[in-house]
Amino acid sequence: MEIVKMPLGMVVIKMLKPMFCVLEMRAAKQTDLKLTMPQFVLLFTINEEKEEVILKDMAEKLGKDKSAILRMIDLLEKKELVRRVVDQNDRRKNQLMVTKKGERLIAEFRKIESELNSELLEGLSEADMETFYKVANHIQIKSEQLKIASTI
Amino acid sequence: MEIVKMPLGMVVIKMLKPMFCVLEMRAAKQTDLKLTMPQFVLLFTINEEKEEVILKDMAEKLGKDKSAILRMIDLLEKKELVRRVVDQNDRRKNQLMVTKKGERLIAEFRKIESELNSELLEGLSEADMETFYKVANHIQIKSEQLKIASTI
DNA sequence: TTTATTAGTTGCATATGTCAATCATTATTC
DNA sequence: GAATAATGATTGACATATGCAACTAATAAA
Repeated sequence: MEIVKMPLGMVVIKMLKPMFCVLEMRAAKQTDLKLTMPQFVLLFTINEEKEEVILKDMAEKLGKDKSAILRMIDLLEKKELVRRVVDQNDRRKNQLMVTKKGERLIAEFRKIESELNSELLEGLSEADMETFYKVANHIQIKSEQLKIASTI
Repeated sequence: MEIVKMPLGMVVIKMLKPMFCVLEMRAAKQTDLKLTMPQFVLLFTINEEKEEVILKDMAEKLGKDKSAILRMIDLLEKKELVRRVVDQNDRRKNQLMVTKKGERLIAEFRKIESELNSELLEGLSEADMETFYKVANHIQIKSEQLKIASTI
């Protein structure tokens, strides 16, 4: 398998590209609202947080400039997927909340994704997938450590 | 491990983000030329081809519009990493060639990447990584099949 | 030799992204 | 308690990224 000679990042990008392509096509068919990938990732990440989140948190978490996040939130708010709510304890902050509509969209997307996954993973064992997730998780954690270390 | 509940795409994105962040920081330190990720992926993909490649091929392969690729090639050409050469058999076509400078950049990047990889993969077994690559490859191939199937 | 197809290009619109400057609010310090 | 600093959000300027539609030049098909 010559694939092993390819840089890890490239391997993953090459996997992700056609996968997201199919995902986008299917999502476009079933939902009228069309989100770009960065928008969806932002929406998903806000939703995922258990604590209150503000713009600054998302900028840090996604590794982008605040203004980039701000403009995406503008778009998400225009589509009624996210709301800004002023924090009454600190009026500089806007808490970001996913609306019911946003939650429905995420649920819909998750369904499409899980259907796609079962097609994509056909032929792979449970054990293989556990290993895959383990490796992905490992790389994520290590990368974050390195990122923090080199930022200091 | 609750991570398994996350959509596969999200898991991979979450792995890729900090990894690329570190990669970019290190690459920026060692090379004066700064490429964006899409530019680098394009450069790498042109380089990877064994046969002659033209703009149209890259647009198809990367799943983007011809004009998007065209403008990136403009940028890569301006940076002297890629050259267009008119195909003498069919003068509509421009063959894309990676320059020596481009090749050096790729080699440099590969080195940085492989160093990073050995840090990131520390603690994972060979067998784990083989499984990871196998799964990634499997997903890529299946996705491409689905993509083609749904395009027809 | 018309006509159709193909590869590349251009204009336009939107999205994404960084940086620097600014505004309002809250914390700190003297 | 008033001046100053720090924080969070916003804006403007600018470059890149991306898709769509219209167009040009070259080649293939009729």
